[in-house]
Amino acid sequence: MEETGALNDISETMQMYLKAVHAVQAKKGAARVTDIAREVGVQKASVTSALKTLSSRDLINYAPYDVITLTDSGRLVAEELDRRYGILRDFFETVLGVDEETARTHSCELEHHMEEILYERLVGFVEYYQNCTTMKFRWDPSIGGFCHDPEDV
Amino acid sequence: MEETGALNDISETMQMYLKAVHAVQAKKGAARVTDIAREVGVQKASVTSALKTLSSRDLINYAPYDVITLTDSGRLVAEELDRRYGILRDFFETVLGVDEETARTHSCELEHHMEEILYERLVGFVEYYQNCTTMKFRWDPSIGGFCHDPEDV
DNA sequence: CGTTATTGTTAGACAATTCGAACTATAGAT
DNA sequence: ATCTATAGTTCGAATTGTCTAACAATAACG
Repeated sequence: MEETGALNDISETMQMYLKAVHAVQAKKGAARVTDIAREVGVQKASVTSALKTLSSRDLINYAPYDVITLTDSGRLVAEELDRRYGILRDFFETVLGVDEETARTHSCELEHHMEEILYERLVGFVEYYQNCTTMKFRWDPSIGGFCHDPEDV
Repeated sequence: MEETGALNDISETMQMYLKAVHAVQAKKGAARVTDIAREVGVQKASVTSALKTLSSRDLINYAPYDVITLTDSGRLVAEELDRRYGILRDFFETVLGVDEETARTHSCELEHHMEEILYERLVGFVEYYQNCTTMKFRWDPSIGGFCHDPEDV
């Protein structure tokens, strides 16, 4: 068991840093301490400390004063987190119909606690939900409850 | 804002202890350190330490060597957690169709990170889902995906 | 080249949570 | 009443993650 990607022995905090590196790297090509600090919302000293931990676990390539990148396993973890984040947002927005901000915040929190089985089920559910036009029911703000989409047949 | 029940400034850890006290109290009438330790899965020393914290926040009634009970606000928090836990389990079991163990584990983890808005939406969704017989679709293990319940009309 | 501004690191402190080991209270049996 | 088993507490110590303040490296400009 446990070949998922080894999220299990990476603390939630370290997962956050990995995601931040990944995000900054995607945006700017390379990550610097300052970017990560802004992204995560901590002081630069905390970033340096976290980077050492991540580096010792071979999740990022780090050398003092140098540019920061993810290792292959680091990227794997970040991508896995992004997947979880994505399905949660999908579910919150399209199925539960909450506003984007709420969806984003909660996805960020919950992604760390979602195992593969749940991810898969959620993917299946959301896909099925989105494809089946005859059974569309969604949150209706005017009545404050779920009901069939009036646009359905 | 934030009149929900003040889960916000109670750490996840302390929330766990509150739930444990609540559970033991429900089962046995009163809670002892040993029970809580078993329930939470920590050493007794950790429990004593946690109880002091909770007591200082007026969430439990605690005196050394004495029986432990929840205060009114402590009970409120515990009940709120139980509500969140309940709807998560409902959702995981009846909608996503995962096994009981998985549902229990995840509900326990996620309950701490679920805000009121999400709780309400989930309640609405699950109720609607369970009541609408014409649109029942659920996880089918044999095909490994969601599909309409064959027992439906 | 040098001086300065920015960026990154180190060191030390603190809060939360846990543990194990040693100690103390309490309760039950004789 | 006393003695022992169980239950509960106290006391360091370790871990994780955060901060601030002081220091060091790099880069940028003239």
